[in-house]
Amino acid sequence: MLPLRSEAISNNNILGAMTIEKLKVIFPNLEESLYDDIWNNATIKEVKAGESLLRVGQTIRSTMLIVDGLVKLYREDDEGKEYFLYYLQGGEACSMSLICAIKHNTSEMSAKALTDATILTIPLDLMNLWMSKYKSWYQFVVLSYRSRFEELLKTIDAIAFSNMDERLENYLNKQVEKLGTTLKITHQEIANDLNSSREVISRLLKKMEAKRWVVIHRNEIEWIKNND
Amino acid sequence: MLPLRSEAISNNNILGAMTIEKLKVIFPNLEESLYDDIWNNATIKEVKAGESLLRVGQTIRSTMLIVDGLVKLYREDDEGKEYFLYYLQGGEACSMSLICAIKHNTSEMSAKALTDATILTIPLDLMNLWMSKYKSWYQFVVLSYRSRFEELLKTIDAIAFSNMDERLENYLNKQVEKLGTTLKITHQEIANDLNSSREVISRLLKKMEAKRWVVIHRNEIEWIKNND
DNA sequence: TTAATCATGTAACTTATGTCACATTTAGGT
DNA sequence: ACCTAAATGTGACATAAGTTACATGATTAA
Repeated sequence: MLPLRSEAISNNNILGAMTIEKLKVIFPNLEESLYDDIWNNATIKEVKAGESLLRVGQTIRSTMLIVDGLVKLYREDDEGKEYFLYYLQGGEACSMSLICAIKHNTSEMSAKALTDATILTIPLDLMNLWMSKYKSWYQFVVLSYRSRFEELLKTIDAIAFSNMDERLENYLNKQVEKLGTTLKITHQEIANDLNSSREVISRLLKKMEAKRWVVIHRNEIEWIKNND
Repeated sequence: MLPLRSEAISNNNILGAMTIEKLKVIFPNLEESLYDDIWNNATIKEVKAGESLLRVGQTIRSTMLIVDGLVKLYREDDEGKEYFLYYLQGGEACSMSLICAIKHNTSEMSAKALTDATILTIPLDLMNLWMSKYKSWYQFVVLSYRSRFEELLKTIDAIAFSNMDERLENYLNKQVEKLGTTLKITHQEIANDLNSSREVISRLLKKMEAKRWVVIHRNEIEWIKNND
């Protein structure tokens, strides 16, 4: 289904094996002793592009910190329809897995690796401990919440106040931001992410092409509008 | 604009003047010393139905805990269009004001008292202190985040996956849950909350009336469908 | 009581989006 | 080079929702 993108921007070979120094670069501004704590308690997990990390309804057993790669967070309804929410990249954490620290709760969203990715998993019970022990961890978690919360509000804006053409533009902008101006994506995949249909997306893309915002190739959309 | 509902369910006269004992009833499961801390640092604010508590873009100066009354949280776009998100009631906290504790940030949503309400405001800098000092406060905050996060996800589901008829049903259910089966509301107000138009809502309500889900009166909708 | 304002009803129409059916193009495997 | 599956193009049509334009009914202030 989902095309593999091992060749895309993010590539954990740049990092090679994980070291505590790299940890400090990717997750800056944490306390020294917290780096040691993470280093001693986290498990490094390498996942392949396309691999599922979390499904709606699944019990969350550990907190996930993204070291490298792009992770796609999306909502699924009962009939398997999807709706794209946002991406997580290196230095970010899965909010759902932070938020579940108190009770062993189930996830409300699904996550999938878009590129090959490196992830640190940390046992949930350490969350509660670190929150009071490390001020920097507490700040990291709260800032993480806040930005995800804002993402969701923006998503609501887009669906509630905008038509499909604006939503598509907004969607493509988000992709370009993370993946560069040349997007390896099919119209069908976009339609799935926006809970629309392929024909509609194709139609709108044609219009965008006429306005010289994009160039359409097979399996690829090139963003040429310069929005500054 | 917004009709006053001083006569509605929630009524702070039941409480009379605030005492530390009432605090313990409304916000259960906190540490004893935290109740003292709240009592000594919070300011009690009485707001009238219809009063605005927070606007998009406004700088948040304090954390708000709802003691009594119903507070409506909604999103506004640049042209003043609104979209209803959820209600907060006694014992709950405004997530936005919790989340802003680290940086003195601006609010991403608007809040308005739907009924007369009693609110505790607490200086922001105490948030950071209490988070590490009181385990119960930390849990309260995290659980609060989680439930708001879930509300937003449900809202996204509704807009992304449902047609207006289902969204209206869902909306009315939320109202009935908080306000009882007799809703003092106009079609226009519903339309505003769902970012739709009055005619559409009237049309759909008529259909619901034909299905014996509601009885429509002037300024009032009676929910008669028993959904168990 | 009357006028004015507000809430609701309703028909006709427009528009955005989704759906169906089928044609055309392209890349990849044999 | 050929065949096949996947991706895209396109027109016709269906439907949900928004819009316009009034009519009617109900409440309130004068």
